[in-house]
Amino acid sequence: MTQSDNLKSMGLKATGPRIKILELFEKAQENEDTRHLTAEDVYRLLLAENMDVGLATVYRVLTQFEQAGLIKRHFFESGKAVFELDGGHHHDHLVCLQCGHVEEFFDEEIEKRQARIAKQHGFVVRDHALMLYVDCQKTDCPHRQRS
Amino acid sequence: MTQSDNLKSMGLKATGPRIKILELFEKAQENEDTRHLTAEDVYRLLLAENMDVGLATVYRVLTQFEQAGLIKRHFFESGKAVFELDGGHHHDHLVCLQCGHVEEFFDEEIEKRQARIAKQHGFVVRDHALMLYVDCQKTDCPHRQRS
DNA sequence: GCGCTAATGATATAGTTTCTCATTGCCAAC
DNA sequence: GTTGGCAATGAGAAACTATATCATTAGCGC
Ligand SMILES: [Mn+2]
Ligand SMILES: [Mn+2]
Ligand SMILES: [Zn+2]
Ligand SMILES: [Zn+2]
Repeated sequence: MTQSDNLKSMGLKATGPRIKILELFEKAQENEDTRHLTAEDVYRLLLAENMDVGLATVYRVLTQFEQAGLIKRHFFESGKAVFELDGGHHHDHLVCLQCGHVEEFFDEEIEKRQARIAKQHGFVVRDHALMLYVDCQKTDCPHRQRS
Repeated sequence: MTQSDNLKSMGLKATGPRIKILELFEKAQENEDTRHLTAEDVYRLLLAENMDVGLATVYRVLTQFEQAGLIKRHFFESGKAVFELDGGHHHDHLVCLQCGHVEEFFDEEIEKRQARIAKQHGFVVRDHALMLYVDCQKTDCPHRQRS
């Protein structure tokens, strides 16, 4: 199953930009620190590999991938959307307000309670966003605590 | 305790725009359907009352009020920030993806679990955002379910 | 009231994302 | 393998939210 077939099975033409962007997310997924990419990140990574891709195409492809269920889009407080490969395992995020560092977590009980709350209000949850904003201690974070 | 004194006690000059915007939020708070306002909403409400206020001032005042703890800023998926009076009672939000209708909720257990999760990751929660996105059944919502 | 300084309105600018449109290129049919 | 149709693309303009600049105005302590 090549990347090209992957795209076609989702009803998307296997074009150069799409294949490259999908590969890029597959690679990014391997490292926890690079799983979450902005459109600008993707654009720069493409340019770095001498791909002549327009920024508009990056945005278009990201939206298509999102609609196809290939990636997820998150709105942290940074002002720009971040994307990550949708591995099928839902999770929420811890985000450092200073350096943008992201960690992931999942809590079954919180998920259950969310569904119950929506039900109590007469709704069904279509989507939800839970972000915990923290100050991290990464060595390159300007707000790292002294040890 | 007048609105003017209220502002001065927070170290803010009691200027026309600030008094008017604070009054506006106090009034909006009374109705659950108008508690959450965008900067544009505030701007239009001011113009409707023949106040000659600049949009830049609206943004400046909203940021100052947020820093003073008078109002809270939320980032729903609409693309624009929404503000509400900070009544001191923390709560999270149910948001209709179609019409923007907002309802509020609070769950002590979820709050506790958030703190525990952050602690497990070595952080302290500075802030958090929990939004449940739903399709509401308001009569004026284009996605209302038929009955 | 005076004067100092912060605050304001108008406008320009920034930053992210979407739209427009002429051109390119994927791919199904031959 | 060629071709033709139509979707996809790149470049740039535009939309949209929010912030920065700057000359003018207006609180407020005296
Ligand atoms: Mn993630
Ligand atoms: Mn609220
Ligand atoms: Zn950090
Ligand atoms: Zn609705």
